Amino acid sequence: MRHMLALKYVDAVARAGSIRAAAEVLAITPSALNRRILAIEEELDIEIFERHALGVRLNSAGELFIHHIRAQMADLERVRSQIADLSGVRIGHVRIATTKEIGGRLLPRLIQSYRADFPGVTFSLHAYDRGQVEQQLQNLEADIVVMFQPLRLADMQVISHQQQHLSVALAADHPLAAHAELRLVDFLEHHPLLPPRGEGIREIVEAACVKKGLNCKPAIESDDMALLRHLARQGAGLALDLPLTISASPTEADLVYRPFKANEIEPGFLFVGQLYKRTLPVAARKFADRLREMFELETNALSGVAAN
Amino acid sequence: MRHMLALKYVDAVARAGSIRAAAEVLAITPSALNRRILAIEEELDIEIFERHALGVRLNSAGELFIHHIRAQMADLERVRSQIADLSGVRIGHVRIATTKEIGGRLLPRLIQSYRADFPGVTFSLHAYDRGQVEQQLQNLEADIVVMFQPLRLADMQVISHQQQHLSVALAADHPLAAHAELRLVDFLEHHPLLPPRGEGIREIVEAACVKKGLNCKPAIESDDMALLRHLARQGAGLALDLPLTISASPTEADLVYRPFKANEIEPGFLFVGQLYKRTLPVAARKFADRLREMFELETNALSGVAAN
DNA sequence: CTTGGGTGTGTCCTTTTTTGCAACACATAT
DNA sequence: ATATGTGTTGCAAAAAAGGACACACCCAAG
Repeated sequence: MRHMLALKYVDAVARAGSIRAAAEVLAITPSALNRRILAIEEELDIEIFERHALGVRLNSAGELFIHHIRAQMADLERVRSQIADLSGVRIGHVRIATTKEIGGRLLPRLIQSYRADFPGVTFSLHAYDRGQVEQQLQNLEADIVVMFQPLRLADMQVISHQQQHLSVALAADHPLAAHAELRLVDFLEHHPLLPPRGEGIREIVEAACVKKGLNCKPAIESDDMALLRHLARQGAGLALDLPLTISASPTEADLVYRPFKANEIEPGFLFVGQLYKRTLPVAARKFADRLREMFELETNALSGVAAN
Repeated sequence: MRHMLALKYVDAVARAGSIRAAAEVLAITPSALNRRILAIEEELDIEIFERHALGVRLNSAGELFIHHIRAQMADLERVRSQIADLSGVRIGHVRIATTKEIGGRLLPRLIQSYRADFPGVTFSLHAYDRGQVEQQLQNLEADIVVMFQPLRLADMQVISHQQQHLSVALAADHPLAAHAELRLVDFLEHHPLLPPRGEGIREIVEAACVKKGLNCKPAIESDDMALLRHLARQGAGLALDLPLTISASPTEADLVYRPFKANEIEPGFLFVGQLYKRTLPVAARKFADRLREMFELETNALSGVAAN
């Protein structure tokens, strides 16, 4: 991409926060970079950066402009993938941002299945906290987000959504495993293993506790869901997770899932989305289609069970 | 715009149909232009043009790419206008494409009123035939279209639409002016003045004639609606036009409008639209808002009349 | 079939633009 | 005050783009 190289420079400076730092990243001298920034500003007759003693910060005009730049770059990728697709080969890169509850289980299988059909498509998969996930989408650094308990849904377009009732994950030989469903008080009194405040699962539990006047004090708190599940498997306590149908893994036969008693805890909201009005690259779009199909299938299966 | 100059070159070549012709337009030598085109193709690793003995034609990949380029350019204009708008001054350029029935009467007043509020906004206003209007929109060479009897509505997003019953325009002292409404046969037998086939008004009349088994032979045929109205004013025959409420002009007191008898002729479809999913520059968007408001006002007024 | 005018493209050389290096002016934090 | 960071600016070198011309090619008319 030799053209719109100027735009890349602006983007790099905006990210780095200073011209010198960006120059290092771009492997050119600060003076050259500075002159290009000045040239662009003069050319557009618009000031983009606020010069500060400790670097540069985007102007309000610059905010609009950088958004345009990133949209342009993402759109070029989309065009490239479309062109590749019309020659028969599906190629491209799908960037997925998720919250921590999602990552390890649902997506890998789906990605593997997709890559079996289209080996030319590569994936990047990153977990952030809820606010950052939405920001990734808006900065066009992610094509698709899969998140639990979205915060604002601003500028997001829903691909698929589903209510999710939290289940308790506990060791198969745990005394409480004998019960078909658990009460919230039992969960809280048997060493609850919870993610930190701010994460979707934790907030749902907190809300339920407030509603019932209970005190939520996790025995172990970690932002690593896999770690919490592992502890649960060892009998260290009770973890929480999205329902079995979504996140079951054959390697965890010693871990069982039990629902809460009805209405004791509010269901959560599992959300798959993209940026509003954005046209995704073909690979991302097709993958999003599969994701949606999978959720629809599961929803139908669940409603079928409910009907019985 | 020094950056994305390469893209402008590609666009110019695509328009001109040959590198040499485009080079002339761009005021550079063909060899230089050729090298840039080759460089871009190599850089993208995509062939964009089919080399032909009598010039170049866009590849199917090139079709996608040129679309991307034009979208980029239009989007940059949008960003510029947004930035100008946040500094308080509304500035920009609104490009309107219409069919010939529209041009001379409805829009000038609205544009004048808009420019009275925002003198920094300039307008360009061009009339095409129906197919070309839609193409102007798709090529991003027009921001807003106002057209009568749209053909395909492909990739178009409706801003406003309205049914329009055709009226006969005739001299105030014409014998038929005594009638409150006219019959189709009377119209056809008193020197009909019509636009050529392919235009919306003509096609409506033709359809009505086929339905009634009548023969439509215009006394005078012209693609200049103002000319036809002028002839009608002189008593040369009967012209057709959109209803009085839309196109009346105080300078034409000697021209009166009479509707057809009910159900003798199908109503037409007046359409105001933009490109699907496109975000317009602020000036264009605000003008489109006014256009829509004006139509809504008129629709309400008409329904009020009908209710009486 | 030949010819003429059109095309895209390669090569040499000139001109313009961009870059790297070093120095400067300035603001902030220690 | 000093030290360290910032953006910015000459000046010379390097790189890229442009112009002029020639070549090979194809198509249509003569």
